[in-house]
Amino acid sequence: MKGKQVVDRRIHRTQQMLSDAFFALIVERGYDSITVQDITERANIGRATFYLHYHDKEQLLEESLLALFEDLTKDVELAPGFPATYQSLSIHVFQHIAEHHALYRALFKEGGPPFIVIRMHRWLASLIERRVLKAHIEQCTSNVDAGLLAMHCAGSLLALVIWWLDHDLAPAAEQLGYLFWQLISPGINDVLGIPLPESNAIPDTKKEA
Amino acid sequence: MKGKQVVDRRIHRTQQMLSDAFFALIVERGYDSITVQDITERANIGRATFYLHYHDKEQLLEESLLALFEDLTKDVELAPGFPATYQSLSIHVFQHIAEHHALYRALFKEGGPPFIVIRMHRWLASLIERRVLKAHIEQCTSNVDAGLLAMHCAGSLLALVIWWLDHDLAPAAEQLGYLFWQLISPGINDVLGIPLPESNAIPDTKKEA
Amino acid sequence: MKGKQVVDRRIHRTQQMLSDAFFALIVERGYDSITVQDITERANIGRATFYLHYHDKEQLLEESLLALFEDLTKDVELAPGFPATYQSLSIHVFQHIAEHHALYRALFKEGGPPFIVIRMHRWLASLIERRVLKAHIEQCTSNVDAGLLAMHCAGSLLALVIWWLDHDLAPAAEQLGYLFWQLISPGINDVLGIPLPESNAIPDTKKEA
Amino acid sequence: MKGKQVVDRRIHRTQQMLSDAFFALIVERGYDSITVQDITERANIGRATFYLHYHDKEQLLEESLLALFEDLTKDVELAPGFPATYQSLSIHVFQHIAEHHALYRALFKEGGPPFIVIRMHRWLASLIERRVLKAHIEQCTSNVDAGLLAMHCAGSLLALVIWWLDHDLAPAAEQLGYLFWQLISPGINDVLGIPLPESNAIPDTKKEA
DNA sequence: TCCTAAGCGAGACGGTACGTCTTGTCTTCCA
DNA sequence: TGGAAGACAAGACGTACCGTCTCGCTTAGGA
Repeated sequence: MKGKQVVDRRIHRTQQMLSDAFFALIVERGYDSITVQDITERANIGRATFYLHYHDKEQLLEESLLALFEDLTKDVELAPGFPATYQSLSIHVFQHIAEHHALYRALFKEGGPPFIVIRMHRWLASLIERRVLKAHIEQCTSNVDAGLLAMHCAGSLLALVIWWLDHDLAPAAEQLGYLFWQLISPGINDVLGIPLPESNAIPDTKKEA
Repeated sequence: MKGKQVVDRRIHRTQQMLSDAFFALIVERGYDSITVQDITERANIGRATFYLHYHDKEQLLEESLLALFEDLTKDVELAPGFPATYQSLSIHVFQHIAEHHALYRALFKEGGPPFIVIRMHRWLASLIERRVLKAHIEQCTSNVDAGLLAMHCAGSLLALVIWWLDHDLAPAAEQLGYLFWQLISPGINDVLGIPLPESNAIPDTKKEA
Repeated sequence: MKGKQVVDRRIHRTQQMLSDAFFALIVERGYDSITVQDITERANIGRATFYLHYHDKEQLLEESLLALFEDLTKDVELAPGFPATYQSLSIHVFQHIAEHHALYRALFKEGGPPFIVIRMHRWLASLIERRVLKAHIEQCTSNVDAGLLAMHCAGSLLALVIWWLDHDLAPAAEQLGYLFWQLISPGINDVLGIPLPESNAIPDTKKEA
Repeated sequence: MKGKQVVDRRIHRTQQMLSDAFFALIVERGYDSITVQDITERANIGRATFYLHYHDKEQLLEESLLALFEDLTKDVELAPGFPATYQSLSIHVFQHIAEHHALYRALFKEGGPPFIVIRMHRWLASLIERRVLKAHIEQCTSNVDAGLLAMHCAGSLLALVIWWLDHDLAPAAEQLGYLFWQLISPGINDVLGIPLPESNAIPDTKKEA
């Protein structure tokens, strides 16, 4: 019983070292020039051992990113208030991005992994749909596809993220969150036929967040 | 003088065959499993000849895509009316996507080229900024970054494109264009402080387009 | 400790298979039309593995020939009697050539490796100098360069070898050895000022060898 | 008629430039690293033109060497005295080598053309057989193969040449020629059963040459 | 205390694609 | 018509990674 745990700890430690080494290398040199050899050398791990845990570097990235995304998901889901507002959700996203800005910058830049943008896009869309849109849509009788609206929001949000990373995270997360709300919510409400429900909200960042 | 032209024609033919073969293969098998060998075999071209023209398959893709994008750019710039409306511009985009839907589906799917989404995003943003936003912004005294707004629009537009490709191009391009205008323009106008200039437009596709 | 040995055995086996395959191909098709691919296919070895062991086919040949030459060196050095006579040494050489006549014929023919003749020439010269000439020269006060005499002997010996291979190894090795001694020793003795020391030897192969 | 001559002259000029460029490059960089491209660039000739005249660089070498050898053949055949002595013939050879020592050094060194040594060997053997040996053999009733003796002489002569090139052409050609006679003729005469015919010749270089 | 199972390092190996190099052929034009 | 220019097919080269494999070593429980 305990032996199992020790082994698990050992395995976990190995995987952690691989993951850390990989992220460090991505920040330093970009994703696609990195080889499995590079990762294992950096992590002080035998190359064969890498293949005991992952099929290829893409899988390692995928699993490492999953953990990262789940951090954010938890943030969002544990935050008070449901449904969340565009503002509050996006601020969580911006803060998460800011925390890992070096990594995300490297991932979004040329030579990043092929699937990262679309993957993140879909994942944000699903988060927005679950935490914000579903509640709004239930309130009205629109027949617009919820997934489509979610993609629209996620597309916009991701666009802001990319722009933000390009501009040294210049406006504060809260301001950008407010802007996101300004840009997104009127259109959505229009489409859903909601008579300015959120528009009444005074553009006061604190209150919203 | 004439000899030069003949040679150029020959070169152009070779490049065209490579480009065509590449696109065909991308549609059939997805981008990343394709080797230079595959391309040249399909194009009936010697592998070494490939390297006379391109450094690697990424460069071939890049140049081929550029030509594709420029088709669209021309469509948009030759269309009557300046500044363009969100609706008319997006309809051109949707029509362009529809024309090459098999290709774009393959490019956006997992295993597509690493840079495609971001590249297209930036390129759409630049198109929107030049053809639509610039005129609006000059009319008002807002200090919001034009590039940011362009990224927002492009992000949304790309999101709709991806959703559309996933849903068999279900609503007509005109309808999606109208939806795009509905989703985007209120927020932008809000931010720019424009008092519903476009909102007055009756949601009649024909009139807009 | 033992692991190392196992690995070494594995490596040695791989190299042996490459060497064998190479010699077989040389005999069949001549040296210069053989590609690394051909060798590894014949040896059932991955092409990349070839490059783990050798830089190119020339190096493989070099190392394989070295082993061959060392067989002969051992024959000569373990034979009784020092200094050796021209006759006994050359008979060893002829016997060695006869054993591998197919290989040597292929190597000396057009399309053989560029360096083979000169390499073998120098190597024979060194063998002759060490095993035969040195002793003679020490006995007299000549100031003729030993290396020059060695080259002369080796040149003649190699000439006989080439002639012999061209004539289906017709006279027996012993007879050719006797002829070599007849042709070489009077001149050398003349030059060294040795008063017919060997000339007295009755041309009886047994006694000489 | 005259037009033909002009064209021929032009062709000859092209071939001469190729040949000269090739020899120059061989001296500079060794035979085997030279490409057809290199030769034509040095000769200011189009690469395609090379192939109008020669199939490959080996053929160019062969034809160029043939011309060189024929110079020597003429020297030997026009010299007074027949049959030639070992000494006089070898001195011609040494002088010819000395004239072109840079070229021969490059040809005999590693990376030289594969066939050069054997080719030269056979060619020298044939020269010796025709100019020296044939006459001797006719005088006696020996049944030793003339070709074998010729190979022996040529092998020795070539050996001296190689040694000489390695030693900066140190002893004069005349001395080396005398040494060659000393080394070769006693053995040959022994084998042919000739009772010291040439041995009477006073080792006086001038008289011999 | 030894045993044994599992994680791991080391590295040989087969395989695939790469981008480069050189060859020999061809076509078009120029002098 | 000989030569220059240069696109092209063909194919070997040596390199880089990949993913698999076998072999011992270590180590920490369980016998």
